[in-house]
Amino acid sequence: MSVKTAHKADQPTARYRLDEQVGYLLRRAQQRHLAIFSGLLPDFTPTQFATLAKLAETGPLSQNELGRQASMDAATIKGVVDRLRKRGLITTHREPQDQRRIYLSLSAEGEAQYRAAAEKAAEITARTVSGLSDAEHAQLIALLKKLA
Amino acid sequence: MSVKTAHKADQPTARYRLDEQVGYLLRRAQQRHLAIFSGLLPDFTPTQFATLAKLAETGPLSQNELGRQASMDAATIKGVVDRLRKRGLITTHREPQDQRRIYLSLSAEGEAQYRAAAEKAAEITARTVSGLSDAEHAQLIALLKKLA
DNA sequence: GCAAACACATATGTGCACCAACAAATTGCA
DNA sequence: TGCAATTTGTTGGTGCACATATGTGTTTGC
Repeated sequence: MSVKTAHKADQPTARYRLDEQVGYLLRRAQQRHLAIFSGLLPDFTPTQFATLAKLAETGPLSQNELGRQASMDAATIKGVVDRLRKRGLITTHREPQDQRRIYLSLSAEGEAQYRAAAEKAAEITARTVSGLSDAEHAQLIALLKKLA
Repeated sequence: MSVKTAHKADQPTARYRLDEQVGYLLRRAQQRHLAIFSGLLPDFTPTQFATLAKLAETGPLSQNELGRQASMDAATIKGVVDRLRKRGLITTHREPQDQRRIYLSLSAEGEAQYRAAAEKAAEITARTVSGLSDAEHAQLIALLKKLA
């Protein structure tokens, strides 16, 4: 394994350059995205919006399942859901067949706010990739999917 | 503005799909990167490592300046530096000509730990992009740079 | 038919990441 | 020269994100 990847580090003075690392660039890209997001949609965080979006896309889900579908662990999704529930955008109910699960749904208000937000979301994506051509945008999506 | 970007949303049933959005995919990619990072380099967070790396790369800097170079705002870099200083990896000194600035340097121990970590960092990057060809890796880097 | 394994939700603690407000030092320009 | 604007660092607050631990309920495998 070290042999196989050694060629990249074998140049005489191939010092570690932070600004060339995927991890660092991913963080920077996210920062930019966040700035655009909160400018256009200040009432939601990206995570909150993702939660609403998944819930709208799939219908009622248990809390953990929703977390998995929106790529959050159990602890994270709990906090997000708590805040959205406090705002009245998500409602919960239990069902007899599994007493552990908490099923989550969008409230009418949640539906409404999500729909309004979703219109701006397209613009957020557009501005985030505004430096890229359509082809480059598509490439980026494909590469990021391949990564994860 | 809405006219210019409308074509993308104008398809009959172009519902918003979370898993196609840059923002969401960036978050997922970072999650994967973090998992790999903390597996290989459990003693540092990516942010801490970035801080050490920049400091090693540039030499002594003021705290805010270091933050800018490593893409963190003043509040964030303070926390990171505080923790690294508590571990004895960073030392500080003031200079007479500007009594506000706190100049930061790597301690000997910080140097040593950074050098050891930097060797693993290459492997972290390699594993993160292990699903990509070298060409794709290069493409991704280029696209992310263009984005930010 | 029951114990072990698993799944679900919760709680706590650490560490980014950003915002807004602040005090002190420095700069710049009127 | 003097004062306003800017820069530097700090603080407090909110919200992810992850690890670890706990308790309760469900499924499984023997």
